Amino acid sequence: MAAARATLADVAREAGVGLATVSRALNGRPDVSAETTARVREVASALGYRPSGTARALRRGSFSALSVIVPDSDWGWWEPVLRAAASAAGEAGIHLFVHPVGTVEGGPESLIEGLADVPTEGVIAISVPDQQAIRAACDRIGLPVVAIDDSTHSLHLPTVTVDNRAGARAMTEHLIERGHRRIAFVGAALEELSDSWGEGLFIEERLAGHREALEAAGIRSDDLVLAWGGVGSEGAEIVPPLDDLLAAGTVPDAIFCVADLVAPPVLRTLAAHGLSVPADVAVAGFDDERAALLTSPQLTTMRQPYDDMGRLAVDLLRRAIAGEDLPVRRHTLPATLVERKSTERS
Amino acid sequence: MAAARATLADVAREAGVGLATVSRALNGRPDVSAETTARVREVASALGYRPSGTARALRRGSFSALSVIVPDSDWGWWEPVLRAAASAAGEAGIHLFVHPVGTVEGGPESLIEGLADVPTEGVIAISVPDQQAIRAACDRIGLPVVAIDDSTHSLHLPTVTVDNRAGARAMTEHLIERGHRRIAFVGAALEELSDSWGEGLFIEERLAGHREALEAAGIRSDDLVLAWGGVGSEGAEIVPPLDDLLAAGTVPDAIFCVADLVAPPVLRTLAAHGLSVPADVAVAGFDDERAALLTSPQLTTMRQPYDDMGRLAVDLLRRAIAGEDLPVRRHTLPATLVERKSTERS
DNA sequence: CTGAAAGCGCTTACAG
DNA sequence: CTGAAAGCGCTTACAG
Repeated sequence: MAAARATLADVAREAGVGLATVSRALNGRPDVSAETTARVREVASALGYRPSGTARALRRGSFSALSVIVPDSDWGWWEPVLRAAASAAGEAGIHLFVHPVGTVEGGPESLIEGLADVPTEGVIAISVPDQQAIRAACDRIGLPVVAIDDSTHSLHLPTVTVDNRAGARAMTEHLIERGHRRIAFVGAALEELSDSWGEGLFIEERLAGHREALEAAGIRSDDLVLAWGGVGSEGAEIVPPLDDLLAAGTVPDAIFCVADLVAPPVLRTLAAHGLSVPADVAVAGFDDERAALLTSPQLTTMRQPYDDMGRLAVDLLRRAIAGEDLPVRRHTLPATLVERKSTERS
Repeated sequence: MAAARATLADVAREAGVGLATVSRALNGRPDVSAETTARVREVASALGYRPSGTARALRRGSFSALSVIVPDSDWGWWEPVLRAAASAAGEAGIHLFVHPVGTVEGGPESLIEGLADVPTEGVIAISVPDQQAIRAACDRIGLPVVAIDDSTHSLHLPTVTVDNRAGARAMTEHLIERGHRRIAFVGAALEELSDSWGEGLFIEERLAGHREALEAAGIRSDDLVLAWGGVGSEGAEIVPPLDDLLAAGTVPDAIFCVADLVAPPVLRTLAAHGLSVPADVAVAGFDDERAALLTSPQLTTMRQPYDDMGRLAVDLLRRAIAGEDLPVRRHTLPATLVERKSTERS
């Protein structure tokens, strides 16, 4: 089996021609005799020659790529972000490496250190908890980096984030406008958070926005903020605190799920109590990720501006690569309300 | 703004030392005086110097990468496959490019041609319809390629596929064992298929497996095969043909959805007729993708062996890169039954 | 039509 | 501790 990969030189020697001729023949240049081209091609294929993309890239100087570090969660909102980043990069002729955090032991830091030998020019870290570690690792190997993240409190990277507080406020205002007063909020148990939810900043922000809206409307319903650590566990059947609430005879007018993926267990819990959505209870979410489309009924939610987020991250990175010094701050993008059946008036 | 990126030579000139010294200093080698190291680093950062990953990769010869072409659909089963491929590649020290088809105009062919300048050694095409075009493009630039796909009839690439027929047969057998006789099959309208479902081979195969099981059990229920072209449209509210069937007073014992993502509209349709799952009707799917976890109730389904598929694709590709000639054939991997609430006996 | 040479940006023996 | 040189695998003016 191919001891060392055949190179241009091997082909040239074997074919009895010069390096340049081989290169030309293989690239289908017109200025090579048909005969020579044929012979070179034959030898090349006999030797199993494959051009080195690395050498080509260096020589032509036309190649550039960015690295995207994606979280380990099997599914989620990072996917449309990745796609948006790929589009934005693609338009600029930039390629994208994808590095799931879990594929390298030692976590994001060793992953990044491993990037020293990779022809990449920058890093987009999606939802990686420890920004400080990322920053340190990237500085060590001299790679610019931006984050797309809304769970980290302490910023060490330029960070692209959806405006969670304003978005949540807008959603609760929307529910209030529709006549709902007793609005429950599900999913605020920061203490029990699974790792993949990081420091949970977005949870605090969304809850804060929710409370702002209630307060502005003169509504008090702190008793309806349900802490639930199960958030994020795709497999969860129901939401125990909501189950308890309903069992105690309290039925809210509406339920605001801190994230779309909380809606399925919420809906199951409601169904178990014979409540139907939206007739008996309105339900809303946040993110507009796939979960919002798969539930029955489909979910009214605040949509994260995935395209803009991916695009902005790529832009920032390109500027950093061009030599600009990016300030460590949050770049906040607005969420938009998407209305679906789950809050429809009956 | 950084006219041309600074190179090692620039730093060396500016710092008044040799190339080698700069390289050593920047890489933190111990055999450079602290003073020199400091000065070099200062100059480097003043110049905004960033090492060229490409040059490094070429020089060290340690870098290798594969390209994964992913379909344009926003969500779906390709995601766990990508992740599995990344893991398998990662373990072998191979990096992964991800190229969403849609990011390049001209489709997969021009995408692949563009890979000539990219330091990649092979291509994994996930769910790309036209294998012949892929093959031609890859041959042109001398890149080995394998496919992960179960919708294409005419093979031109080594292809990794789940065993759709056996899997579907197993599912229907399972439903029969549970006492169901009138089993509907939803989603077989090949004519109306959206592009993203390619030639729909898997639909035929799954239907065939379903029929085999029925036949073996002596059950006739061709009237319950519901053609529905809406398959794949995430937004679909309900399934009209099922709606018609139920409206006509026919209630099947069980419904086998050709793919998990058909289940949400099926469940909505059932709910609209006041039927509950699994009490009145059992529902099952195929794929075990995210949709299976988000429905209420969660879905019994045949799980595609995502990990094995990703791993096998990477293996095959590595063998091709090593010079082996891969036969153009289907590598079929078994699906496994995953039981959840949607088929539970009440 | 063809070849020898320079060079893409690095790293690493090899000599000081 | 430091530098000049070779070389990673290609492509492309530059001369024949």
